[in-house]
Amino acid sequence: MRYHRSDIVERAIGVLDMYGLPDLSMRRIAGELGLQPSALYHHFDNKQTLLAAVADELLARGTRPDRPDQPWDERVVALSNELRDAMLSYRDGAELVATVHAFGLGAHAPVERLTAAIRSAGFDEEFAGSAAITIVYFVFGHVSDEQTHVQANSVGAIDDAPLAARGSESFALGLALILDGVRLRMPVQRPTASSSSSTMKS
Amino acid sequence: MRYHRSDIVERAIGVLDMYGLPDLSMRRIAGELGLQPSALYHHFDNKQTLLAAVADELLARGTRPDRPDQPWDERVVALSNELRDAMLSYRDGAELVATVHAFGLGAHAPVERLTAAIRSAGFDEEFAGSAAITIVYFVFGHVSDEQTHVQANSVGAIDDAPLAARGSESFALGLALILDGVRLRMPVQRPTASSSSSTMKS
DNA sequence: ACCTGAACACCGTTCAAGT
DNA sequence: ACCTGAACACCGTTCAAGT
Repeated sequence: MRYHRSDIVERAIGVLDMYGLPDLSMRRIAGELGLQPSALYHHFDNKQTLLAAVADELLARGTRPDRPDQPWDERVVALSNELRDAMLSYRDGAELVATVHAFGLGAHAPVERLTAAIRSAGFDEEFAGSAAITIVYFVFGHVSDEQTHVQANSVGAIDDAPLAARGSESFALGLALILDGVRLRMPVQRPTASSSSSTMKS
Repeated sequence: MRYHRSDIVERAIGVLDMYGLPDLSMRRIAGELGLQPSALYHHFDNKQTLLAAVADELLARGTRPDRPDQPWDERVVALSNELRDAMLSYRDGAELVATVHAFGLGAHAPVERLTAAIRSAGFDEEFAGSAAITIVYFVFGHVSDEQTHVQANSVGAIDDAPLAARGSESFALGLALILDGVRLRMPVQRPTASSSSSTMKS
């Protein structure tokens, strides 16, 4: 049987969801496909590249098209919730995506889309990038904790881990804090033909 | 030669700083001490426990006593900068601390101290905890990226990694965004004998 | 182009046994 | 209490060779 990159990525996602990130090894993936481990190196340079492809596929599956018609802040909230849901959909999804993002080989879409949404409020590229990455760090950290403490508690490990990290209320609050900071720095809105100042919220 | 936990932790920090987190193995640490790997298990239950001790020592080294006299927001900024500096002081320090914090066996001090600082502004425990953890996730993510992209660029890897993540300006900005969100939610300040309303900033 | 088989240089952890 | 020696069950990666 001959496989393509996409087959391997798909199988890898299966292994991830079944056995978790620590068991997502090249040998395991190869085994599940009935291949020798070395066969994977015909499709991917190394494990990091494979993981990057897995993370990107995972994000693609949980991601709907952009909505540039929405107000910028609603877009940011929607993108953040979508990112959270995408990562929560697969075991250890957050840790995988965060790791891949950290070594810079993939998982770039979230920062890019958030940056675009923030830019649409009139911010410059640099500010929008910094704000976007602030949000993404928060989301990665929060969702990782949500996910690992589900496991930790069910395995019967420590119970009083990071106190405040559970629940989507805490997620919404953290996101709101950052968003308020962004709002405070909104550039002055020059009215255009299609916008009237009477529709502006405080 | 007989060793204590503290000797092993110290050597582990040496290995971390010299060779990085991926090379911080039980066998490597044991080797540097002239021990068999199995000897380490007399001092620590497993690798995670050892790493937790290493992270806590690393944080302790870069941490000065609290300053409860300062205004709460200055305390938060000081604690955040101190945390960043502590992690930047050792190779892969941020990734180590973030990992340890993620599996819940150590690195609790930052969240606790930030929570206390925010509580001192009059917030309840729950809000303070959520805000503190939002800050900590941001700091971990930002500093990890700062640290790995120094390496990544020097090894000659990808150059256009997370765009906005470099420099301490971006760090200060992200932190300021979150802090503004917190400020907006300040509970009404009941004047006390030692505070006059005329000293309040907008 | 895609894969096998064997090897290299590693891991964390356990456990009986030594002092 | 602290450590050795040997073993178990794994890793990622390389490379010559096969079809």
